Amino acid sequence: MRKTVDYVILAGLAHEPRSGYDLTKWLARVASHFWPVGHSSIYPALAALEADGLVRHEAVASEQGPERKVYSPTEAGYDALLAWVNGPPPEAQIRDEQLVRALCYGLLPPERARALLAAVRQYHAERLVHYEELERRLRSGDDAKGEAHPITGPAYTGTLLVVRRGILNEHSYLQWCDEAVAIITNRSQ
Amino acid sequence: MRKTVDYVILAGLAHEPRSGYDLTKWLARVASHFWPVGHSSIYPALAALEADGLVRHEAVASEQGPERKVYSPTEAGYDALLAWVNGPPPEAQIRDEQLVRALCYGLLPPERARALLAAVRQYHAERLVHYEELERRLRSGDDAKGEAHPITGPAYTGTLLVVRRGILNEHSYLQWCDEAVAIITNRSQ
DNA sequence: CTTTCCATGTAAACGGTTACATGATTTC
DNA sequence: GAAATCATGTAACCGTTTACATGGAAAG
Repeated sequence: MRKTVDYVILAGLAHEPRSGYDLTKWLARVASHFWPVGHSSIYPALAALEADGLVRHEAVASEQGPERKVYSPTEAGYDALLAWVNGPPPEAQIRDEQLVRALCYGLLPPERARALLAAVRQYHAERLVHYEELERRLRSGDDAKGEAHPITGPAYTGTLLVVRRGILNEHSYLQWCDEAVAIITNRSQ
Repeated sequence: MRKTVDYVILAGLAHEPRSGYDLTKWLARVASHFWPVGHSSIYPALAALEADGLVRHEAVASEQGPERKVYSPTEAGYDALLAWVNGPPPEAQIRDEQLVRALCYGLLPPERARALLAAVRQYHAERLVHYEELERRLRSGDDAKGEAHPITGPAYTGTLLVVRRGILNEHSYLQWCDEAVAIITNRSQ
């Protein structure tokens, strides 16, 4: 039984062959809002995937720095990915520590709760800018170095989808922050 | 260093004294969309909190079934909770396996991707109904058995806030599903 | 020559989930 | 008397995160 991180990696490699290093950075940019992965998970997972014949690598000299292992999915890896994607949709598992705190905002002085919410709001406003920038780059093709038709390439569709999710999520979070301030203000009167 | 589940529990007990069993069920209802906790985490955590003097329990005979341990936060527990809530806001950590699959929707036949999205949409539509029902009950006071003024009670403010987050999140997820269908349809032409 | 970035890995610690385990009471 | 619900716990497993570890190349 493979774990989700394996499919995150396969999805990244299906998008474009990459080294573990590049994969880590790309995932941090486009996937950290729904499946964060650190490099210490990537390297062992790549080795395991290779041992099972789902990816293969090619050693490539780096422009700067040591030699890189550039991985691509094998046909078996591609098949495994598609089979998994076609499987039954799992339940979304969200862990948001900020909401655990929000559960206690009623216990705080209203002005303090509003101050905390302002910080939360700013954080999500910054995230929104990040995803909007990603979407702009994606649509303009800056992000697609090797592709002939980046905006129609099948891999970019997936990236656009998850970036759009990031944007809509941050929008709704900002909306919630505003609502929360209103609720707290109303109740303190 | 306490873990987040400790504060989830303290928040639940600050809301109302409960047994581990009741806490588990209440958290499943109002907190599972941002911090899922199983009973096998609850009981050891309660014991640890009690050993550290942050909660205390009182044995109460149950109407049906064995004796119950009803926990309440101590003053130290209440202080620890407030100190933590006042601390710096952590980053939201979301894990949504559905989005990992969405990353690959460009690799599927468009009609298949749309079918998968329809299932995802239905799931979130059901979640939305659940949270809307919770909000209705909360605002009507059905959920507040012991409180004199449920809707103005400080504990209910927090519950309302997190339920509202659930609602806004599901709204934005439904919106994303519709957008995703449109994106996939456009690209397949 | 020191810092920064590139690049790849390992190992221990931590936390959560799943499965195991027990037993009382009520309902069918 | 069988099943379901109430009620509390333990233990093994699994996956992630954090810290440790190494070293080459470029820039200042």
